[in-house]
Amino acid sequence: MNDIYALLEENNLSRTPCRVEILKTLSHAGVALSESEIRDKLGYNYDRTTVYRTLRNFLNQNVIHSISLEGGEVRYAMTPHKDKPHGSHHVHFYCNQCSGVYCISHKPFDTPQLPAGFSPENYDLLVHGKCKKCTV
Amino acid sequence: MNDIYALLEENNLSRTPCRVEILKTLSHAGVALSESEIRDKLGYNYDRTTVYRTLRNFLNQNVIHSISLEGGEVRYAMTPHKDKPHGSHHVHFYCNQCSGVYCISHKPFDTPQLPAGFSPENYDLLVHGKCKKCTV
DNA sequence: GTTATATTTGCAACAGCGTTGCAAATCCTT
DNA sequence: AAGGATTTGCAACGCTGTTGCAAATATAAC
Repeated sequence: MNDIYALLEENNLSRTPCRVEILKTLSHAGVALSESEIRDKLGYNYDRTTVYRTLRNFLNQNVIHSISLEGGEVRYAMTPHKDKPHGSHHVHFYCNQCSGVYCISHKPFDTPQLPAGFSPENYDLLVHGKCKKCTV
Repeated sequence: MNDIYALLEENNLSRTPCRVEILKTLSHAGVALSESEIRDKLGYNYDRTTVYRTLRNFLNQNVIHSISLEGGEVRYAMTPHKDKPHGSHHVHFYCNQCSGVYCISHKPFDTPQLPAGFSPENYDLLVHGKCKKCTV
């Protein structure tokens, strides 16, 4: 709870109920959530616009990050502390069965060689498969 | 031209102008295209619905594949021949400057270890950076 | 604690992507 | 050239995300 207040202060964001609740929801979720899932968990007490604006603020400050899935679906999750925005390596896992999205790692991994002329800046790896819970 | 006809036949798709033109456009593009870019290149001679349905057919037959970008944007590109749908490794490159998307490779690459319980099926790597043309 | 200013919220409206239902047009077979 | 099956266009819709503006709330100053 205090860490959420701290997070808001560090990023110069005022402590409003909506912001606090969204951060609480995302940190307890375990998986990445879509905007509608977030709003659902908050009991539809906040307007769609407000949630989107709040998420956008958090994204700008790198408090959260977004994961884009096939078909254009977007999920949001807490950013593991102090991610450097450039030169970053992200691994996410999408479960084909429960469609849950997990943040696996934000640490460097081996990357394939690119053709001459392409200068990489960051890497996003999305792994599809069966997650922990769905593997019986 | 004949290879496009062959591609349609192999996949049991009738040879309609719309299908032929979309495949021609995608094979000559060099980069992945969005639905609106495709329709633009076809001079808005086809309905949005028709283009979407055509793309969906091509996706189902694995004639083309889609790449999902940050913010939910989707681009479409030809599938390099005979991609096996499972156990596949895809590398795509997004240029931060010209926002072009390139298919780099569909061949296996080193992948990071996943936590216990996660069974990977396929890997999609999206690299952000500066592309060939934009590197002066 | 009260006032004033800046920020945040809700509402209404809008834009874009992708889908469905249905009727008209086109394709493939014979 | 005629038949039925497939494809296309149109209208309408749903969902995600955005903007403008007025009301509500937070922050700072007194």
